[in-house]
Amino acid sequence: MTPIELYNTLSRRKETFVPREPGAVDIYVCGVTTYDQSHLGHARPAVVFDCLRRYLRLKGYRVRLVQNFTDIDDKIIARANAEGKDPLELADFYCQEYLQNITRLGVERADIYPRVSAHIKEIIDMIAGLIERGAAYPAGGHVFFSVAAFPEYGKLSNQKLEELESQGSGAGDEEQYKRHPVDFALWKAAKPGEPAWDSPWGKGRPGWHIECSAMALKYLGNGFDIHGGGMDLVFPHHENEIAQSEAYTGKAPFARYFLHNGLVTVNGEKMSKSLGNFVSIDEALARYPAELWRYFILSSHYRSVLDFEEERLEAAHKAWTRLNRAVWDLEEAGVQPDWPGLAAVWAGMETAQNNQGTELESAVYAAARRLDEALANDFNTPAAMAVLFELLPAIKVDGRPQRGLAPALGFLKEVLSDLLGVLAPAKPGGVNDALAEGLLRLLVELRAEARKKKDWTTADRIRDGLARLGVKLEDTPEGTRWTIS
RNA sequence: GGCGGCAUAGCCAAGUGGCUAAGGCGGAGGUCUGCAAAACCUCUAUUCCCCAGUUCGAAUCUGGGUGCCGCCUCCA
Repeated sequence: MTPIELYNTLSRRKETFVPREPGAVDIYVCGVTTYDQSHLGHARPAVVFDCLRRYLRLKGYRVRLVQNFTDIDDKIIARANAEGKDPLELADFYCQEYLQNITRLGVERADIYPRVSAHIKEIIDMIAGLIERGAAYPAGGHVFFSVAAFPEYGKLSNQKLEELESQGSGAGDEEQYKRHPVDFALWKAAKPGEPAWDSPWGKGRPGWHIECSAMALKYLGNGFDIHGGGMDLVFPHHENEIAQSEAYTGKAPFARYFLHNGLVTVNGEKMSKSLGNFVSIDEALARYPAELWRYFILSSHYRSVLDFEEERLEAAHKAWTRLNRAVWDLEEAGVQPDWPGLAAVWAGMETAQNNQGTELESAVYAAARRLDEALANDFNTPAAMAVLFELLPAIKVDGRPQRGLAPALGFLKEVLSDLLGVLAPAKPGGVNDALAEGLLRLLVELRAEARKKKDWTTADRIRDGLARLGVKLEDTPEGTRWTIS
């Protein structure tokens, strides 16, 4: 079994992955602030960490995944006020929307989806603890984290306090209460018309960063394994989480590995709600199946920028169809999958099979191992995809039974479906209406007769006519098959 | 200004010092075919943004430069 290496933002290099506890991986991924529709920029980390989680499980780890919802925030309040709605109801609406969308994207549910609004007590306790330890101070109804109390501040984003200081965020009515310009709010004093909770410092609500620290510590404890999120969260969000958490527990590290996915861009510009250039998951799924979007996302390395571009999507669609077709062809030929499973192969329990099999069989086992090598190398999904494409030429269904086809089908199905989640649910071509199917069959039969009589005009007329209706006919030696787009 | 990342074929994209620089899309040719489609086969970067350096050996390491992107205000 190939040991896993992951790029850790903390050290800015790849490290061999050693979990806190052997055989178990605890992951906290920063979720969304729920004030608007979720878009492809949110789909990326959801899909990437979903897939990473599946991979880790196949490697034999028990994986626990926690992903938060930030359902209290300035933007939510602003949006709710603008629409005359209750902030928490608005947030709940978009929580549901997000969950539905990522479920449609084939993302398995996290073990826990904690919400800020349900963890006010934990947050208040943590803030109180930070004040006790001298790492935070109340002022003007707010509570601020004191960066002066945390000498390691800046270690994640590699920033010097003096540099940050010279920048100064400037605006905001809280600034006047800060002792240091880089200090940030743990608790914000309530303004009229805002959701507020009682606290030792008066009515108010949590600041932006504290919730993740409080909830991660509650559910995963200090020193958990992987903390994930988008590249744009490195600073200040994750930097501040580290500061709060480590100042609170007195122990480092808060999380052992920080993994950050690259951003999604549109024409080279970051996709974001504020720029208004986003493609919502809803729109995306209306155009292409979820499995294709997963393929598109996983065909770039998770840390690189992923540019959303029409041409690339079409290229991905063709490549993706080829992978799926390999499975359909095998199934159509009546091949029954026979495969011990990736977990067994990777664990080295199937070595005996490697040598006694046919050429194709050993190619499949070799591909399985190369797939592991690719993914173990900082979760290199594009390299993993290449392994699959390299195997395709070896898989030929030519009518004659071939011994390696059964493991090939089993391998492909497990990788495409269980690991990557990119296997199209069903071969296109299904007609959901008995009448339509009957008519289609009749036309194909009529065309076959015309072709027999070399009446190409009629044959082409049927084919062209169906093409206009979105039904593609393909003549193969085994007969005509149709696919509906 | 500070911090971080990226630059590899027409496009996308792997490449963690050393066999002929993965793979996908596109393109060219071919097999098959009434034609088409699909599938399959073959070909498609003497060279990795530029300049120095380290090394027997560099796309890969170091320094400098150029260009693009992100963060430093809310962001996945």
